Amino acid sequence: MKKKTTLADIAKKLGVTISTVSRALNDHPKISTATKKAVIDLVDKMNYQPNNIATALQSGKSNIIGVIVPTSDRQFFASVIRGIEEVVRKEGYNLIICQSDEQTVKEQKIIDALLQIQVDGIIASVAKETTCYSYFDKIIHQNVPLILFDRVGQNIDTSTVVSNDYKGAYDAVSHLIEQGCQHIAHIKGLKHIKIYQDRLNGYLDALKHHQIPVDEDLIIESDLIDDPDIILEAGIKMTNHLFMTNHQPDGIFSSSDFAAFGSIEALKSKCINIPEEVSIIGYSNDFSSSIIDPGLSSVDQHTKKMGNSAGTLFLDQVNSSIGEYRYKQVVIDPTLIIRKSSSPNLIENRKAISR
Amino acid sequence: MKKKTTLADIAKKLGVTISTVSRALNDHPKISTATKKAVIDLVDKMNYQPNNIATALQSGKSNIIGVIVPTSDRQFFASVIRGIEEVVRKEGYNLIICQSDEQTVKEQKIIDALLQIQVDGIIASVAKETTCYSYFDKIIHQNVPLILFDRVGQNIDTSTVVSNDYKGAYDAVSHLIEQGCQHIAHIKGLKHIKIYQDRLNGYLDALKHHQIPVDEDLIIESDLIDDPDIILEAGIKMTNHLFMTNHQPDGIFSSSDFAAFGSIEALKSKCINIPEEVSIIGYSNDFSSSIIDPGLSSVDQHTKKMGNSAGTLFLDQVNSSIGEYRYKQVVIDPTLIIRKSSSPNLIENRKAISR
DNA sequence: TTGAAAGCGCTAACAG
DNA sequence: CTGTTAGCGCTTTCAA
Repeated sequence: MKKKTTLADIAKKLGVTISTVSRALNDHPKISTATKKAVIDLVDKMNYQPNNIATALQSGKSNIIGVIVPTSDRQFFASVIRGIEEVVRKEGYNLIICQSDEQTVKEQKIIDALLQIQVDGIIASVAKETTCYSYFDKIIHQNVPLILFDRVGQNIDTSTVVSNDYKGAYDAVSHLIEQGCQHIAHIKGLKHIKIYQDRLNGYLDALKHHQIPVDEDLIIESDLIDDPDIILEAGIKMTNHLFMTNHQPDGIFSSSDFAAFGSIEALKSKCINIPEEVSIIGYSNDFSSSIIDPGLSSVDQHTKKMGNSAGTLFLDQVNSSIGEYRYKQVVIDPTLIIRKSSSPNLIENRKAISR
Repeated sequence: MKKKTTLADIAKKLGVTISTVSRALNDHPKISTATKKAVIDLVDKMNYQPNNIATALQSGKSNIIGVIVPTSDRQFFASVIRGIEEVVRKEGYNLIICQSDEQTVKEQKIIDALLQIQVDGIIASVAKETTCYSYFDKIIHQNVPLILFDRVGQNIDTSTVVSNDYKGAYDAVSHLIEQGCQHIAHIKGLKHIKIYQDRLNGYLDALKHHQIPVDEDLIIESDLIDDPDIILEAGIKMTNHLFMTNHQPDGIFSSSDFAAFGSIEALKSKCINIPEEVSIIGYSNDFSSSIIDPGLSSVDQHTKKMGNSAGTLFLDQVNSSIGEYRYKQVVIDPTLIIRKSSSPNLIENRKAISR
């Protein structure tokens, strides 16, 4: 059980003061190369590890960024996190990953905890439950940089990274129309969440611009935020429901890949051909989209790039002199990945996926 | 730009000393309820946030656990991480997630960084490149609890959580044999990694116990640690290769779900029926296993439970008085999830999956 | 080129 | 019940 060596230990052994050792290690110009060398040698020998906590206390910087996600085990968030890490680690930051489980209460607890830890910044995607953002304002008021991504709050004044959900939906639906679909259903998410609202608008506008009337019966709302298995089940149910009426759709644009998987399963068991009779497009380009048969067309959101941007925004903000910084809004254009589920003539080509 | 309020600020305002305030906040028994109340009130009013770093420096505890994974955006690791978090957050610990990208050099840098941050413990799964574990010994020597999971080192004396890979493989192959397979191929991983070695042994023993001769030509090694897309491609190639020889298998046991997806794709394009002509079983029970057609039988490793165990082991160790603690080895039995790819008579039942 | 000393924000032993 | 004091490990003026 050996205690950790501190600057004091090695100072004593060397017969100099702590400050000298500290300076030697920080490569201070006015320290003789002789003592520098002596210090470095001893540091190795005694297996000295600088105590970051002491430095953090002293400098007020922890070099830690808090990341809050609804859940870390979804491909989407996992990939964004990876993107953040890629850019911030280079500047010496570490990430603390926290999960809100979509609950406002947990989210608030996490924020308090992170502020207490003295994180240098917070990058977050808000929980589906959350409708009031005063807790996020709290972060800003404490002068801690806050970057929001994907699910951003309505009226928070801070930097954000979002995907262009309107465009993603618009492109997807336009593609369906070009394939000849005239009755396109839409599985939409909770309306108070902006990304789902944007996708709905993209859907509506695409119809409008192609002079296709909107049929309210073809728009179904669902809580798309849940375990993949559960959303898939819901997708099956909704699809069955759609095909029980007499306005049967010939295309489905789903705001969730998992719901779309359910649609495919439901149609297959009804022996309805995809895409000949019904075309389907999902959202997020989950790995399974390329696995399922037929391959599911989907909107790729470039998640890692979102993470990169969020990280970069954070670095911009901390590295800019105070008062100088202006919040930035980054919008990333998604890409429609076309697979068999929406394109009868496509020779299935897995290499089309760039992930 | 308001500075953070400290104990000193609120002490001054109240005309008492810092210690009084500190004690009031920690609910010290010998502080008058009057002053306690006064303190609490002011704390709210001044928006005081205790500075954990100062406490950490003072107590020597950071309440941070470092987690090292090869990559955080794989379902397997994401799920383990979630499992760890579930148990440790209750005791006030935060996780710092770091990715080695399978590289020994990065792994070592991360370890140094974590030790410097003064983490209270490290939970890790080692990079595929790593063959020498002296860096992990370094952690132990610094008296920092180290828990290894899944990919554990060969000769490190510490607590570990692993899946019973031998049993997983044995059960899978036995199942194939029971289904009538006589020529079972195996796609195995890098041999220096224990989990793959164990799965190979399980495969071999299952054959032996059923008096089936081993055919070396049916065993193919592949680097199963890579991007899912790449492994899938490799799976296609290996399968095509297998079916070019004159010992064609009637069953495939793959150490990776992704390679198995490739096998399915390859066989489908050859119009070979699964499972009638060839049965297939994968490993890890990835979400896509239930999506692909036919559903892929796979070995579920109970990843979240692995994370729970790792977290619990850590807590056990830090909470036990020093010198008292004995390392523990936890082995989690995996479960074979049977789907259509190995079972002609199965009515596909997605609800069989427990995840 | 180095030393002495103050202080980052907090806790805790000791004293009243 | 509350104040005084020392100290966690390090950085950084100010002196020498």
